[in-house]
Amino acid sequence: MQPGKSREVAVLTEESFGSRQRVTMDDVARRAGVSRALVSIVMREAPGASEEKRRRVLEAATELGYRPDVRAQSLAGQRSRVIGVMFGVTVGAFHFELLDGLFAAAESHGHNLIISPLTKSRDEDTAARSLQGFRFDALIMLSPPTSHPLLAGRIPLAVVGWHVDHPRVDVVRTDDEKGIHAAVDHLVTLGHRDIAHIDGGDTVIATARRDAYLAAMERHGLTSWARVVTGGQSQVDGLVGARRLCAADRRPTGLVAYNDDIAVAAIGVFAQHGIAVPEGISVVGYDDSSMAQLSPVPLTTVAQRPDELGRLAVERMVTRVEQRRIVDREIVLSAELRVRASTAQPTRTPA
Amino acid sequence: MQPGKSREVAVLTEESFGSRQRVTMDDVARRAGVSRALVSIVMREAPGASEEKRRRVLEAATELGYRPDVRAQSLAGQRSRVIGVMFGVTVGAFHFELLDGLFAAAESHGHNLIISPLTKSRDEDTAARSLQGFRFDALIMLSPPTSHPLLAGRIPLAVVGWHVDHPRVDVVRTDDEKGIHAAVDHLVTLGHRDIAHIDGGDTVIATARRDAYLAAMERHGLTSWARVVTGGQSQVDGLVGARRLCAADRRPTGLVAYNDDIAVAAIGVFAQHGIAVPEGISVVGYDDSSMAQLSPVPLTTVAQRPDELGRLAVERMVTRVEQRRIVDREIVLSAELRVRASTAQPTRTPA
DNA sequence: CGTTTTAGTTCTACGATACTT
DNA sequence: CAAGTATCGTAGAACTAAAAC
Repeated sequence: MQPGKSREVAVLTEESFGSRQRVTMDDVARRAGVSRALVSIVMREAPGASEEKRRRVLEAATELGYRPDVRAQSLAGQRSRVIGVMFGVTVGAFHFELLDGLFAAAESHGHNLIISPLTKSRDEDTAARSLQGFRFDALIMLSPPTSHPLLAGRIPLAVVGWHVDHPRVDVVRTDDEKGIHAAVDHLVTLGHRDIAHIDGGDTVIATARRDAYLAAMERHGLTSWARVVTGGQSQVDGLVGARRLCAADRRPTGLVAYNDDIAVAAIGVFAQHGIAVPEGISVVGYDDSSMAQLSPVPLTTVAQRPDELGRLAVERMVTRVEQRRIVDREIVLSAELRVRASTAQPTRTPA
Repeated sequence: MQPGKSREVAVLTEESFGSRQRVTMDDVARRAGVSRALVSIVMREAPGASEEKRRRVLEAATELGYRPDVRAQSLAGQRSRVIGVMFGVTVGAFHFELLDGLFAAAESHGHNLIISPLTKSRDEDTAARSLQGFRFDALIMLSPPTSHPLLAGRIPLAVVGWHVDHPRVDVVRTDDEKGIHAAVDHLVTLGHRDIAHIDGGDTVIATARRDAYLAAMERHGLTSWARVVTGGQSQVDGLVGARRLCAADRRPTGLVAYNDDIAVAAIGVFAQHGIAVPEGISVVGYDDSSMAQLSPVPLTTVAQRPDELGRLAVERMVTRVEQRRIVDREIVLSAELRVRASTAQPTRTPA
């Protein structure tokens, strides 16, 4: 090699955006007065470097503004250190917090996340193919919930937020059943019997929550009161659903919504029909997203922990890639009911 | 080289997810009976290959399920072919469609997008540092709108959706001024005078739209009727803003909202106050997102073209990276008013 | 016949990891 | 620990061989 020459070229062609660009391990090694290999060891936090040299290397790296080249790392290592992330249109505050958790965890494990969005014009297959260019060694799917992910069994794969029945798919999710049960229990304890549910449509998650609602009602012997109205993911769906509830001859005294967006929209519709919340009707949301706290009537809701979900998903995948044992394929986080102002005792007695 | 050995190792360690994994240029070259370099030439669509060999190479590539390794491409090339994308919490249907456009364009230009989200715990600096590992050669920022992007002038940079006053920042945006003017003009033409605006808060985009609203009102000699209510990005902000409007002694007959989310939320609030749309009040949204068409009252709104915005942003950056000339630093797409059912002639005469 | 064009190959560089000595 | 070297999978420059004019 001719380091001198390579330096020259770099200086001439690079515009750079730190102090200098194109700082390589060589530069750091030379500056710290050690070998390249030792720099590698230090940067990877691998064992085999004395405290003093470690310090000197890190110092040199900082001074030069050195950041390891992830492309080279990825190419040279046995693992690519790349985790693909597919995520779809179901974008809300909740999914965004999930992304945040994923990135934080990935970075702390020295892995890189490559996002591959799923849109109308970009299906699972296209998204997978594009990720393949990075030779990713694991995949995390956020949405939309599919019961049979395309790459299931072909590569370490984790889905976040719903249940998948595949022996080689890892699952990290919130206990939606307990979450919905807690919501129903809360309303029943307050004295409600006529409790309706605006669902989330036909997705796997929506189905799970709907089933949980029906089961909870049955457990309380309220099957005859159970009522499901078709909703969806977003506020507009909530508007439609709530409107249908208002039009019914029997108006419920309690509502469990698929998510916070639906709940907030429903509150608006109720108000427009002269029904106050929680006096006229109690409403429970789901997710404890930013929506819940910003809602005009602070929302009683079921909290998920997006940061935890993200962290666990990444850690699972890292574990899989490193071929270490995983005890349980499915991690289920508990859901926690957060009681705020949108629920109260019923004032009317249902017919 | 010992290709035989390298094959063996690959077969043993790879789980693979197509038919085979770890297919390299070597494999394709061997199969097509040509040199590796020729495969490179064909894959890059570079000149210097006969039609026949080109066909044979592509055939071999298809049969083997070969995809070039973007890490190696990135590392070996003079350019990294990586474009960083920062995007923040302002996530709505609109921004998602933007992402779609960006990916489509990037892929068709043989570039790779690396997403670096901006969240509470992840600022511009952190996001930039993480991208730096990829040696990205251009950056596209979607949000949140900043007037002084951190990396301005240090690397080819494009912002999408708002104006930035920096000689080395490319801008691709919709003509918000004309868009808002069209909205106001539309209402004025219908006979409205008392037209209010629920704004988007303090972001650069929100300020631009607010100013445009005020200017439009002035142009029609309606300055005394102008009224701005503080809103924000999401539906909850719309709820608050609309409520404030209803509480005012003088109720407007027309409303121009910062975006579709605000508009839809406002319609809900109006209904709850017994005000029908468009009979009691006309409402215009912004973005023509999926929200606009799903709204219970189909929304009159100003359409942006997210796919175009995305495509142009990518193409600018590719052009910059290739050091080719760019004529105008700022591209402004026209905004188009889509008239639907949420606007009509005023039925009341304002006091 | 000499010179450019086109097609194809050979070889090194890219920036790290990982192994050997 | 240090030093050296092979390797990862590609780009791309330098080079060769043959055809084209």
